[in-house]
Amino acid sequence: MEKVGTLDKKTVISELTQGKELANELKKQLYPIMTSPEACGLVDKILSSYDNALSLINCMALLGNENLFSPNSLQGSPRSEGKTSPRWSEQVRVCSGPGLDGQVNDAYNWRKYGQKDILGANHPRAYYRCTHRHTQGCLATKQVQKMDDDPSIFEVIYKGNHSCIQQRLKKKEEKTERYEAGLGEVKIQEVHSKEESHPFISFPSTPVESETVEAHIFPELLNFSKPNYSPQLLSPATSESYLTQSPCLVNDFWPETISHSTPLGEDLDFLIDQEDFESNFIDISDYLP
DNA sequence: TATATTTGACCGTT
DNA sequence: AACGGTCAAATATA
Repeated sequence: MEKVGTLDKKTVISELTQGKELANELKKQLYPIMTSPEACGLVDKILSSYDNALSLINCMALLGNENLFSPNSLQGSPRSEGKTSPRWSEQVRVCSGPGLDGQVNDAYNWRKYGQKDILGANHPRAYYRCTHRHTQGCLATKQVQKMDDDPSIFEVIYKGNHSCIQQRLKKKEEKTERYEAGLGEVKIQEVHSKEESHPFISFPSTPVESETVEAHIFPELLNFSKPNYSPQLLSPATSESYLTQSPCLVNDFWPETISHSTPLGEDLDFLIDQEDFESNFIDISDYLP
């Protein structure tokens, strides 16, 4: 990776993402023995700091405020959207093992329809389509493949947006997703997300029903353009605060929840705790032009 | 019985 | 012809 003069944005994001991951791991390890609420709050604050930092970077990218980083750090150019369906990828780490028979899922129902050995790759690629393809004509698909260099990380390539209406997955009852290569049921944890046109905008694996991929990339823009937009999901403090929340909150069908991969693998969907929600925000208005 | 997965065949692109 | 993506019949599972 090139470094020209100033900070390299990719490196910064990579470091922050890794820090967030490690903090998550720490929380996972400490959770059973953490008794004081202060300790719990501390870990949560660490996590939210990483979220805030990543969100700030994303916001700067959105606003064209790239001068903090080297010009070469922004790879790829905006692709003409044309008629091609949106496509983006996510890298997720597998957290398997005893006690972690967590649910894997990105809150959508997928059906596997194929698997292929890929030339030059150590692991096969699995193909999934939305379960509701035939019933609702939903054309969303995804491909899942183990990374060559780290088999504990899967690359998930999503193609197309869901046009279906999915039933809300129920805690502990939802169907688990089985990944290939003998891993059976695993829990996944997002490591890194990217999209062709906007490689540094972190994507949620959260479902965004009937929204375009731009809503994934620019949820805040959608927010600004939708006056009646899920008011209960917004911090009462400031609308800008919303920018600091990593998971995409654009969700017309499950307005009371957001999807999230929790460290304990308990549930994928959780009710937003108003207190947590507010405490995790920072006011970034000072950083905006 | 209904739904999901497996896996070889098929097809379009390069 | 090789490759990647999809189809669909056979099989497995709930």
